[in-house]
Order: sequence, then structure tokens, then C-alpha cells
Amino acid sequence: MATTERRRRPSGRITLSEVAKAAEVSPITASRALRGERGVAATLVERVKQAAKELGYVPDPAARALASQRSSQVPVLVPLLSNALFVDVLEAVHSTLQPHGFQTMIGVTHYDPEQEEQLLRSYLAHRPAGLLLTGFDRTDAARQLVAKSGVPCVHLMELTQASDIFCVGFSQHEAGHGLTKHLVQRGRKRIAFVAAQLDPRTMQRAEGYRECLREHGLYDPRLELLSPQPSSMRLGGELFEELLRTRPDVDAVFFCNDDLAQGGLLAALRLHIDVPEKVAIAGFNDLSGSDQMVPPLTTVRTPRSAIGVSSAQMLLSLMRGKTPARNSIDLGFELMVRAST
Amino acid sequence: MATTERRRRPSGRITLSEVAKAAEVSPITASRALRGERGVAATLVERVKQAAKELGYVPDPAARALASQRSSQVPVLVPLLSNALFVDVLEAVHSTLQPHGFQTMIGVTHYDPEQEEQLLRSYLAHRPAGLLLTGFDRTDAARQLVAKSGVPCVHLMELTQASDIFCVGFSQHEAGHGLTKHLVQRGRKRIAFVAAQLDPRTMQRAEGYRECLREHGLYDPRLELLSPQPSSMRLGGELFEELLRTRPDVDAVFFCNDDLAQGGLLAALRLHIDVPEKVAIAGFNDLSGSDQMVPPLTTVRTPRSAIGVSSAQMLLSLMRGKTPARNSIDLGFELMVRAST
DNA sequence: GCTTGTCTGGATAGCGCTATCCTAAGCAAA
DNA sequence: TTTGCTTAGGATAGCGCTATCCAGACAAGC
Repeated sequence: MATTERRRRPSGRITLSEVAKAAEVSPITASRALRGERGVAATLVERVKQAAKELGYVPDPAARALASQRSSQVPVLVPLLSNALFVDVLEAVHSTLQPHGFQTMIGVTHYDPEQEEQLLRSYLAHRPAGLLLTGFDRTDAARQLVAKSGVPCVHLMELTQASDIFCVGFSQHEAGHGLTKHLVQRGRKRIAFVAAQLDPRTMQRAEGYRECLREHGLYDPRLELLSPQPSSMRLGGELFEELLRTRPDVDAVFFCNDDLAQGGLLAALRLHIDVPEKVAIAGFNDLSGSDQMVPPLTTVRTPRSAIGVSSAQMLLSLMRGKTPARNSIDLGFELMVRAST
Repeated sequence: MATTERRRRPSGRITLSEVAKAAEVSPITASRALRGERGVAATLVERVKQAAKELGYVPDPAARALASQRSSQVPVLVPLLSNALFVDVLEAVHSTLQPHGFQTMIGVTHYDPEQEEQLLRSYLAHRPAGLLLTGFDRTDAARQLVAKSGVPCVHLMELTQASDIFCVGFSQHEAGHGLTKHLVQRGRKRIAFVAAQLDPRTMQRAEGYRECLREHGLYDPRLELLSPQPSSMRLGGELFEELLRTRPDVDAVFFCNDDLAQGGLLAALRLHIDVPEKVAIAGFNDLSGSDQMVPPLTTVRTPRSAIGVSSAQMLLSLMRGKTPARNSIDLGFELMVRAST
């Protein structure tokens, strides 16, 4: 029976036109009313919203993206998911953007600028509403892709002075310096720096460490133990043992991340090395569990969730076409002095 | 100069039509060639692909989704990101789907079926290509939403017999039973079960624990310490202390998750309680660090990454319209006996 | 009064792609 | 040769929404 016309699959979806018909307005008016755009009489807005609600209308993001040349997706590119640090940022971003109708998409770069560029290329094809990138270490091509796309972009974790760049983070350098200074103030003379992964931010912390030790005439490059392997508790233990074997006069260790430090602390426990009497141990990030260690771990608490929230808020205002009050937000860090130093 | 016609913003994007023109075929043929669909002569396919490459053509996902009524997005709904368990699953899913051109979208339900239903509603509006859900504990409305949408769906972490449901996981009940049995075999008589969060899977493990103890005539409901609070190392320590205070005759503790167990282990260290001599301690999931504890933690290694990979593969075949070989994949678990028991 | 400007609602025309229907060609069977 | 059946390529028509241009209604300005 009925129309044997050339018919497309019916899809069953309730469309904006149906809402418009129910509210006795034109589709564009309905569209404007629902998006709260321009001058639409309050009574009409009410009528349209009511109709939409009654019909259970849900806008189609694909159609919207196609027509407006902008989707509701926000890719977040982080180096790893295996570091709780980034998961915390991601979660904060996600729960800040979600209520505003934006979808967070994960991208994992594995600390590889090439991979990041590739990801960027494919994510930008989605015409994202905004973009969140970790740090500043990327290829020129990647930078240009972002710039040419015109997609609002906020950078996470690090800070820069460049005025045309939006960023939320803290000074990795200062944090490294601050923690080292604490160890110096505790009277330590042979302070080692143990790091893995060796990503840009770790190296900035290393710089802070070096600078501080030089200021106090305590710098000795042989006290740096840098491993390119991925960070883990196990590796922390191994590096700690290696350090004690090769530099037996060490009296303090600054681990670049808490997982390493926790591993180091547990290794000390196994080896019956007194912490902090014989060796002081400090970590970075104040990851979960660091306060539960025996002894509790001195570390630097980094504002991961706050970075996620602030960067998402900054991005929200950029996506609305507003200019944020500041384009660089320094959320600082907090030295958590505990019994391990 | 030039056309002052009613003009849409130019968008600058290279479209399929341009590729088609360059390859001297019609747009549909180009579309089919690039998607590897139906019979298109090999020479044409080659010509189109070449043209696409030269022009740097990237398909527009929004247009594709609108025209085909199906996007390339795959929402993955997990209870939390603060449990490394789900992050591992997510990461495995993500890296399995990514090479096939599918985008993983996170959804966090906070163990709340209402929130899950809400998320489902909004994600289904995106016409996802597939869907990954954690467990089976959801509202009827949610179940119907999924069924009506026709979107292929695979369930994670738990198993079921229902023949029309796809799932990848392991038996939480058996795992709980297996670990308890190990403690019994070690000669423990007063085996406590300490849990937080109290999600469905935790309760299935609790059931396995109970069943095993009943089999051996050792079950005592007073040995169960269940807290609805979110799981953490700190809480593990607190619950451990409470347990020892209120049930001083306990000789083994089965923590429902490794973070609790690690916290318990460290609390024992602080309190100078010998593990395993006085109290044996076991955890669940074999999270990172459990093997580094002092003493190393006995636990159950759960196949998180494998679940992510297998479920993604199963979903891939469903999305291609194929019927997977099996609709329920049991990936088992592995008892990791270490020094804490 | 007439021009200008401002504002609200609507008509129109796509965004870039693919589902669907068609046609013509090729080929085997009748 | 005719019929039927399978292809391979193309024409057409949207998917559901919004950008853009327009028109009519007023109010203000000269």
C-alpha cells in the first residue's frame, strides 16, 4: 500500500521539523529557540521547548556538525593512560565538559610527536569544537594543523609566555627546584635524581633539580640516574638498588614520579635501609597511596584535577567565542612533607 | 569580482566530489571505491585511491554519519576511571578499535544505573557504530534503549548464559571462590572478607567466598566487613585496623580489590603485625605494585587488557555484520600466590 | 511623510556523503 | 536470436540540521 515513491529508510528519529510542526513554527525558528539563539520571542521559545520535550526530541549531532561545520567533540591528547596523572586530568575534563553537551574523546600519543600529529590529523577531520593538548613538545606540522583549523585549543600541564597560546598548568621547573631545596634544607649533601620515561616535563623538573643543587654547590652529574624505560613501581625499586650499588654515598633520592618513589621506598624496606635516616626519599605528583607508604612519602602534590577543570572551563569560553580573562593559568603545586625525608 | 550568488562559507575541505572529478568517475563510484564496497573495477579503485591520496582527501565523519545513519563512534561505559582496572580495559579497547577507524568515547556511570541510562540516551543519539557496557546491572529502560537502537553491543567483565547477549569476561564468583579456597588450603580458619564500593561484581566475589567457606564449614557472617565507600588504599588500612580491633581472631583477609589489600598490608607493616604468620592477606585484580609490596601480595590476576581486546574484536565483527564464533568469551583468571599468604 | 535602522520569523539552500533505484553491458542458457 | 541473470557504474534524492539572505513590522530620526 501507500507511497512506493523513492523512499529512504525511515530512521524513526524525531526530527526538528516535527517539533517545529507541533509548535506551529518554522524549523529554523525551532532550531533557534532550542539553541537559545538570537531574538526569538519568549513565548515561542517556551512553545518549542515544550513540544520538543513532549516528543522526546534529541538533536542529531551528525546533522548539526555537518550543517554548522562544527561538532560537539573535544579530543584530549594525553601521553599515556597508564599514569594516573593523566587519568585524573582526563576525568576532570570529561566531567566538566559533559554537562555542557561536549563529548570528550581520548587520544593517546605515547610521548611520540609523530603519533600526535597523526592523531591530530584524524581528529581534526571531525571538526572538533575544541582541543586539549598536553605540553608543547610537538612537530611544526602539528602546530600548523591546529592553527589552520581554527579550532580553539588549550595546552595542559606546562606554562608558556607566548601570548597567543592558552595554557593551564604549573611550573615543572620550579616544582623540581622546590622539592630539591627541601632536601637541601634537610641537610642532605648527596642528592640523587632518578627518572624514567624522560618526557619533556620530567626533564624540566630535572633542570630545576640541577639549578638548585648548583646554587648550593652540591651538583654532581653522576648522581643523575635516567632511564628511558616506562615508569613503574618495579622499575623504581630496580633503579634504587642500582643507585645504592653504584653511588653508595647517596643520602637522598628525588624520584621524578611517585610510582618510582613508592617502588624505591618498598625496596628500601626489603633491604632494611632506614628511610629517612640513611637515605631520604621523595617523589612527585602525590599519587594515590603515597601517603600510606611506610614511611609516608614526601612528594609534590600537583593540581591534576584542577588543571582538568580549569582547562575545560577556559576551553568552554573559547568555544563560545569569548576571550578568557587570562591565557595562562598557573595553578601552582604544593610540597607535601612527610616522614620519608 | 565573481559570484555574489547565495554562497555558503567555503569550508576549504577537499570533498569526495573533487576526488571523483580528479579520478574521472562519479562521486558514488569514488565513495564505493574508497570504502571497498561492491564490485568496482580494480583499475578504478586504484585510480580513485591515488586521486584521494594526491589531494589529501579525508572523509567527513559527520557527513558520513548523517548519510549512512551510523557514526564511527563507540561509547564505552565504565563505572569509574579511578580504578586502574577500567583504565586498562579502556586503553585496550581504544588501541584495538583505533586502527579500524573507530573512535572510543568514554562514559562514566559512577555505578549508578540512572546515570548510565542517561548517558546511553545521549550516546545513542550519536548513532554509534557499537557499544561496550560494563556488566549487566542496568535499568530496564536502558536495556530497551539499546535493544531498540539496534546498535551492536558487547558486555564487559561478567558472563551470562543468555544466548542473545554478547559478553567477554570471567566468572567473578569462581574467582572469589578460588582465592578463598587457596586461603583454606593454607590452613586458615577465620577468613575475613573486606570490601568497599559494593558493586555487583564485588558482591559476586563475596558470594564465591561465602560458598567456599560454607563448603568447609568455616563461614561466619561476622567476618564480613562491607563498606559502601569508594575503594582506596587509605580505606583498606582503616578497614584492616577495624577488623583487627573487632575480630581479633582473624587469621586471613580477602580484600575485594588490590588497593584495599595494599592499604591493609601497609597498615600491618605500621602496626608490626606479621604477614602472613599472624594474618594472611590477599587481594584481587593484581594491580600495579601488588608484586612490589612487602611481602608481595597474593592476588587474582584478572585479564583486563585481554577483555578490552577481545570485546573490541567481537564488537568489530558485529559491526561488520558478522556473527562472532561465540557470544560469550570466558577469559578466566589466574591465582597469583605470593608471600602474603 | 519618508528614510533609515532594528528586530523577528521564514524561505532557501546547502553541509558532504551514501542508500536506493536504474540502466546498460556482458554473458550463459534456452 | 531471445531471455534471463548478473554485474558495474551512475543519477537521484535525501540524511537532519543550520548559515545566509529576505521580508515585514515597527520605532526612531530627519
